[in-house]
Amino acid sequence: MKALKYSRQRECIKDCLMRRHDHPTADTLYMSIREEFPNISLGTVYRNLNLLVDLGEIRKLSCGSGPDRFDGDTSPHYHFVCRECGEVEDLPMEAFQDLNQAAQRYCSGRIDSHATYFYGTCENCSKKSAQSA
Amino acid sequence: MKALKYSRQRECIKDCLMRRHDHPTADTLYMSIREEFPNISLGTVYRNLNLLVDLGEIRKLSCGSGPDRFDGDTSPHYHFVCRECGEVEDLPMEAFQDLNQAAQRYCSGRIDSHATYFYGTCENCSKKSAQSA
DNA sequence: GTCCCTGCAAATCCTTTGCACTCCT
DNA sequence: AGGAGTGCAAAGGATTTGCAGGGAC
Repeated sequence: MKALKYSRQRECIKDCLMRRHDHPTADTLYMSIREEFPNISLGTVYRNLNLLVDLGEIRKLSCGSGPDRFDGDTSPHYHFVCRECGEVEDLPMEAFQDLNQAAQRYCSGRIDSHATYFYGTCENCSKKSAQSA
Repeated sequence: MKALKYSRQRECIKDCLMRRHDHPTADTLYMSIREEFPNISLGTVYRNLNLLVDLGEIRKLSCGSGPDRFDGDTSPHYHFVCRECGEVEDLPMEAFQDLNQAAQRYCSGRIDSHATYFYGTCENCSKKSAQSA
């Protein structure tokens, strides 16, 4: 494995992500980081996001359609995903601690984590479809 | 909405998927279907898979890395995803029926489904890394 | 000085789409 | 006949990668 060196860009990417409570895509984050680093490249954003995911400092959410999203909150929690607009929200709901445990026995204890996504239509989108109907 | 017409290709795609108990990607399925329809195109495979998903006859699994996978089993069940090779297996474990219910109250009953993925290293991959170590 | 990290651009991978033609009803 | 489905190839979107130069240690 290689030595990790400090980089202002990585620091900024992490800070930005921690500060937000939405679940931005790499591109959204890129836009926002360009305010501080106008020359940063999307490739650098991806590289650092993947690095931070590997270090366990952030989480990547692959919730179906659209690009992956990133989450600065690594504590166990659930997400609600809107089928229409793709937005992702945290559910303020206790995660089932038992679930990993319960699943372990079905695959010889090889599980290290799990992710649960709830799907539906968000408030905004259900308003919109009510209007157009 | 448009009228749905029969197509031999769609029939074959569905049959193929139902017959398998792995969770093939569109491309894997395409390879396998070409034995029966040598001229079928990948676009047709994608079009029909998406159609079948919309009809609720099959499920699409987006489990993180690599291309989406498809599942002919629409009953509620959990999946184990190998971080190294990306393979997906069913967990022969009862799904928590309560989970949707429990989550509903946190987003005004807008949830229509949920998906849970367990992550770890599969048997094959853990053997391999043991060998190379 | 060394090696990691960056910006840039090209490449890659997966998936969707436009079009002319074919097949189902 | 009419419209939905197909094959083909090109387009599209998201992400990764090779490379030459810049920055951390």
